[in-house]
Amino acid sequence: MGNDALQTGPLDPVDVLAERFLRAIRAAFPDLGPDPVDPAITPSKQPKLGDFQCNAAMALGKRLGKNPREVAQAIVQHVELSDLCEPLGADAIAGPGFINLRLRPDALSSLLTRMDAPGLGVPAPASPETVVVDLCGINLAKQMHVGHLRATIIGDAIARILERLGNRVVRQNHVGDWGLPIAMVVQKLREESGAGRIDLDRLTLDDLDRLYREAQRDCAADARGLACVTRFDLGPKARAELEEQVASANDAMARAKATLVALQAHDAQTVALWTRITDVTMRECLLSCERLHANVSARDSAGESSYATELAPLIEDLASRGIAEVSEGALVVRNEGIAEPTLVRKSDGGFLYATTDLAAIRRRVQKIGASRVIYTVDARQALHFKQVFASAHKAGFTARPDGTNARLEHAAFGTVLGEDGRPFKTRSGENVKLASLIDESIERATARIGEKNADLSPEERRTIGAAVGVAAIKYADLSNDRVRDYQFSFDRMLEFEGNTGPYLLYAVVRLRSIFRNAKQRGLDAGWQGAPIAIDQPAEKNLALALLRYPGVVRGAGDALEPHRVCVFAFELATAFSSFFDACPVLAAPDDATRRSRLRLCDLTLRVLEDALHTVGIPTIERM
RNA sequence: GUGCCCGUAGCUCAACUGGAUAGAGCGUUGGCCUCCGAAGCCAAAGGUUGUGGGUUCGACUCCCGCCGGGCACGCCA
Repeated sequence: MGNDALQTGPLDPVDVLAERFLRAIRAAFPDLGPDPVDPAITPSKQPKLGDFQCNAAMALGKRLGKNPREVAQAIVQHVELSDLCEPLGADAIAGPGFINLRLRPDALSSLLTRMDAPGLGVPAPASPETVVVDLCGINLAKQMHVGHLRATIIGDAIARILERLGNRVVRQNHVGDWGLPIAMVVQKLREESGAGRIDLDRLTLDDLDRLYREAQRDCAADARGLACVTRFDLGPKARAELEEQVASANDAMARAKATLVALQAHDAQTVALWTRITDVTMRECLLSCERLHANVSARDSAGESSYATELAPLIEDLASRGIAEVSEGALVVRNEGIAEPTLVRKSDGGFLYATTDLAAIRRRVQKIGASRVIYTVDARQALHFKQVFASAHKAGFTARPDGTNARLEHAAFGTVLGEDGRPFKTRSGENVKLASLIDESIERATARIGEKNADLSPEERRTIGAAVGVAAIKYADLSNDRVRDYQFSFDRMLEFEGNTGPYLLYAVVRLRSIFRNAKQRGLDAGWQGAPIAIDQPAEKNLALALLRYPGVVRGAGDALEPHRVCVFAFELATAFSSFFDACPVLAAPDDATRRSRLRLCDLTLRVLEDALHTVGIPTIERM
């Protein structure tokens, strides 16, 4: 047989073939020198042509000044594939020099057998990295909305993928819990509770959300309006009204600023209010994270307040080292190639968003030890991060003990659009609360579950509905390319047909059902460790799909693209469905085939669940 | 004004980082349940990848110019 070579080394056929072809190319063209050679192995798009192909001959032909078909011929003569591929026939070399390859069933079987291990073929990294993922982005006194949905679940999926690849991942929820806007709410809450209009003990996030907006409004002075009234002489009444408004706003702003000072000075009563706001906000927001099965908890939170005392010394340091300079009264960092300077201190001495982000980078690289920091934040902040990253680098905050620099990456995501193609809002034009979004999806899913399966108890229906509703939202979001805007549609994502979260859960449920039935009929013994036979076309398709898994996770981690794992899960589920239709498992023609297929089903179930769990979608037993 | 992102089947989206005849799902049309969950499977129809150039053996992918849509651009976060 000669499959010994497949017992060790890489498991992904692309990697195995790459090794073989690299060796062959070196042997066929010894004078290539030390320059890197790309064996260019890819899965074939068209099954008619083969399972995999080698595209190296074209590039090599050019590099060597030779006819690429002759190059392909030379490669084929040197490559050792007898244990792996069907013999290369006369038609193996096609077109300009493609080499088409078809895996042998016993090779597939060997690779699958090795994949059938706890790690499912995903290799441990040579050197695990410490990666910080900045995700979620909760703001005090504000409800989470659709924007947070993406920041939370994409960030969590990226974190899970990197964890799955064996890295140490530290999640950081950069909570907006500091600064003037927060002081405005604290002051507003002080006034409202003082007047007996709010009961601090029964405070909810909805209350705070309302106070936040009221405080914003109270402090917004329309000085320009007043100037207009004066200029166009619109009469004493309009003038008096506006003057009063401006005076009241100025007054509210002054009180808020005083509160900010009190907060920064650790005034006990002010801090108590702030703590109350923090507790209420975090409790409700972290509950939403939990409902979304996003792995974000209190210990991942690193609020802006935690950097407060670092900012002044940090800015002094930047100024004294000449990294930052004064411009129009403010302090800025200028970076080559970026026209807009990064403001790090306002002319009134206050600090900004970018200041805190610089402190965060310094802590993440130097204290937490990150070699990679990933920001799952809205694409609209691209310029901000470009500026902050460049400034952090210039300031030396990305320097690691080993002399390298930490990589800073903005994993930008697009906007959630409604079915009208415009940003997703309620009918009245407000942001959609994340909590109500989850509620509605679960409600709809629960109703559908009841229609589809009347046998379920009310309790089962609730738990299944919750799982399906959340899977629908998450899969709809995560299966799209991160940077693009995408259209949110309950109807589409909860459709139980086609490329949806529910479909994938259904595939899991059917697989589980096979094993329940096997047990019932006394057929569930003897398949563990049984030889895997790849015979039928549907079995081969399933095998090829399974073997792609390690490469998919790796690629998703490199590109920070969870949708690759989603697309894979869908393709695996589809391959399984076809197999399920074409190849009887429990009613297989003989014992050996049944055992082989049971083992294949078991592997499929584990890989499918692993893929879904890797993007943060929990699976269920039945539905 | 400057810069960034996006234009792929009627609709919603992929395309493994430059590979062969651009793939799925929904919808449309036609098949498949006395058989492991039909929430499924099989098949058909549907395309000048916004547009015009360029780079090369080869372009949805890279470069340049237009058209159309979105976003961001010093004292908010």
